[in-house]
Amino acid sequence: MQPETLNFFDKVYEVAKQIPFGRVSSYGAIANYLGATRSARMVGYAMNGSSGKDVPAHRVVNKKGMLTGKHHFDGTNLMQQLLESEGVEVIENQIQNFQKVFWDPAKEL
DNA sequence: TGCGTGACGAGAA
DNA sequence: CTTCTCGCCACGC
Repeated sequence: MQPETLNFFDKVYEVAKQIPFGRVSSYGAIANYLGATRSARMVGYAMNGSSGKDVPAHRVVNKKGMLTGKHHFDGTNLMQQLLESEGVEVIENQIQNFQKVFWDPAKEL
């Protein structure tokens, strides 16, 4: 009954929620900010539970800027649609100008 | 109860 | 240079 483990997840959600509009972040960047540089996988896993929360998981992609997690969304291109809707150019699951829209919590936050 | 998996990332061969 | 393995730890079966 002590969801301390959720603490990590909660932090991930908290950071993800702070991602500005039209910007994206990476799992590793968030993990690094949380001090879990090698637990980037856990960040992605946390996104699994982001369903039903205010966490814009569609703004979180891997370090390469690829929409690797789009398969976990409702539709097939929902994630890409959301990003493009925010002004983020996405082609073939690859974010264009990724470095430009990349938001690093360790630097910006 | 125990083992394998997985929205990643970085180092090693 | 390319390709692969390891680490991290919660969740599913």
